[in-house]
Amino acid sequence: MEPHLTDCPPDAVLAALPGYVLRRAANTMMAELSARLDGLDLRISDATVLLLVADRRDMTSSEIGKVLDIKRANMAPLLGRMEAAGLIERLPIDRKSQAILLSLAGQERLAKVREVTAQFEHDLLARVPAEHRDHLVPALQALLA
Amino acid sequence: MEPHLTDCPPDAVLAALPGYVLRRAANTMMAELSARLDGLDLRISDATVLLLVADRRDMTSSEIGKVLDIKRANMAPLLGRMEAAGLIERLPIDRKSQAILLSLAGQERLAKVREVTAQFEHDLLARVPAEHRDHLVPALQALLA
DNA sequence: TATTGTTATACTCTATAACTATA
DNA sequence: TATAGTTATAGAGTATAACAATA
Repeated sequence: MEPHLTDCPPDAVLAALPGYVLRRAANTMMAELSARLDGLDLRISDATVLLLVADRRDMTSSEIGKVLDIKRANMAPLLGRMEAAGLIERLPIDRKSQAILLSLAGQERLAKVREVTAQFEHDLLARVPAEHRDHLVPALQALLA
Repeated sequence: MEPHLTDCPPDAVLAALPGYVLRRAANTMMAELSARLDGLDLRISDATVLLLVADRRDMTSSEIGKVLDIKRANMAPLLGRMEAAGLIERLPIDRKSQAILLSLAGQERLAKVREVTAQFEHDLLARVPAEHRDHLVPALQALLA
C-alpha cells in the first residue's frame, strides 16, 4: 500500500479560501438569524433599523441607508413596511426631510430584538474556538468598505 | 463643559455585533470579488463550480449543489449557462446521472479564475491587521453549517 | 421507494433610472 | 445645483412544489 494524502471532504480546495469561508459563514449565520427573527415578524434589515435608530430622533431615510449600505430607493419600501406595521413614525424636519423614530410598538419590538440578538451573538461566538474568538470581530471590521 | 463620551460613528452600536460585521464584511468582499470576476464574464457561483470540479471527473449536479449549498433546482440554470458558455460538458454516468467536467475552454477560464482569486485572497488578508490575520479563516470555518 | 434532473414559480435583496419637490 | 423621497423595473440569489425517468 503506497502512501497517500488523507481523504478530505470534497470542498477541501475551497475551505482554505478566506473569501469562500467568509461567504459561507455569513450565509449560514444570517439564515440562522433570519429564522430567529421570524418569531418577531421581522427581517434582518428591519431589526437592524430598529437597533440603529433606537436612541436617535434625527436620522432620515437617506442617512439610515448610507449607514447600512442600503440604496435610497430600497429604503422606501423597507420603511413603508415598518410604518405599516406600526413600528416607526415620521417626524418632518423640513418640507423635504423626515426623521425616522420608533413608535411605542417599535420600542417594544426593539426590546425583543435585543433579547434575540444578544442570544444570537452569544451563540455565534460560542461556536468559535476560544483561541480565535477575540480576533473575529476586529478582523471582520478591517474588511468593511 | 461637562464630560461626555467621545463622538462615535452612527453605526457604533452595530459595529460591535459579530453578526452585523460578518454580514457587512461578506457583502463588501463579495461585491469586490464580483467586480473582479466581471472581467472573466463569470459570477461567483460559476467560478466556485470551476474551482470545485477542476480535478474531478465524477461530480454530478446534485453533488455539486450539496457541497456548495445550492438547491438542486437552482443548479439546473446555473450549469445550463455554463454549458451554453462552453465551460463544462456532461458525461453520462448512467441513464439518470451525468458527471460535470471542464471543457478545454473551461480549463483555460479556470486558470484565469485562479489568478484572480489568488490576488483577491491576498488583498483580503492584507487588509486584516497582522495580529488577527491567522485567526480569520479558522474562526469562520467554525461558523459553517 | 428514493434519487436525478428539470421546469415553473415566487420571494428577497439589490441596482439603475427617472421623476417631484425642496434645500 | 444638489439632495430627499418615491416609483418602476430588472437582475441576481434562493425557496418550494411538482413532474418524468431511472436507481
